[in-house]
Amino acid sequence: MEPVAFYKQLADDTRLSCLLLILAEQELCVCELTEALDLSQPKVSRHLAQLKKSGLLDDRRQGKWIFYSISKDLPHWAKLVLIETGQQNPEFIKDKLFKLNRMGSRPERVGACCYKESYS
Amino acid sequence: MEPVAFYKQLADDTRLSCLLLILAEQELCVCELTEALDLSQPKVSRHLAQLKKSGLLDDRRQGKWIFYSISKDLPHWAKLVLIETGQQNPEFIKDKLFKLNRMGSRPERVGACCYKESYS
DNA sequence: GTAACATATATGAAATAACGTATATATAAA
DNA sequence: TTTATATATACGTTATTTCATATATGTTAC
Repeated sequence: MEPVAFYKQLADDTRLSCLLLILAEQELCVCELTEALDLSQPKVSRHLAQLKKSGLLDDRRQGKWIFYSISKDLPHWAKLVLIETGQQNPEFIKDKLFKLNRMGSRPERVGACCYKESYS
Repeated sequence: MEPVAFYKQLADDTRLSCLLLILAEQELCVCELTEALDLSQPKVSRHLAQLKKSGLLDDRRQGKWIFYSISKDLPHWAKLVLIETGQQNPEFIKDKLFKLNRMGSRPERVGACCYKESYS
């Protein structure tokens, strides 16, 4: 992970918000981020695709939903930067977290094993 | 210091190089950075001006030279990010540091008090 | 004073990034 | 198999960033 490429990804309001929300919540789907950030679905999807392509995010499908999480391959220093940024700037995602938690009908998280079981 | 504004400043090769070199050397003047990065003087000056305006760098004049250093007002979390980036990516500035140290006739650093004295 | 050096800024062109909108794909429910 | 929901992508436009070049400012040496 080249430092400049990494910071280019953090240098956008939508992308940094997605990253810090996902960091706080372990994983989030597109519709949750769309609601929390109050942005259009294509806009959120486009930025998530970019973050995934750049190696900052992983994704997994669960039924209709795709959940994004911080990439397990992200270098330690980069993860530290994200954590430090989130901890020292709580106000940056405060209202977005509030909107997220206020949201009704969030998709249930199901572990990979259990999910397969209940739909086979 | 807004996180996104901060990361915008790190999201450019010239600027991140300047920041990490200055971090490693305490302070550097434009001609030293121009030599270390092998870039045109106006290009380096422009980026340094941007970093100063954004609050990441301080400057002080000493005779013909202007020395830039990491801003004393930079939030702690932001300074930590810079330090972590530099420590974990030594190869990013390795060759630039080499060019800098190979450089002949670097301007002498003089403390503010002594400088005034010797030219009054 | 003038010349030489270090740095800053202005300008317009070129490259890059972000956007809204429309549409495509994939899954699940009926 | 049709419908609804969630997500992804394509396209053309607009906004932002970066750049090279030329020029201006400020300092020192002569």
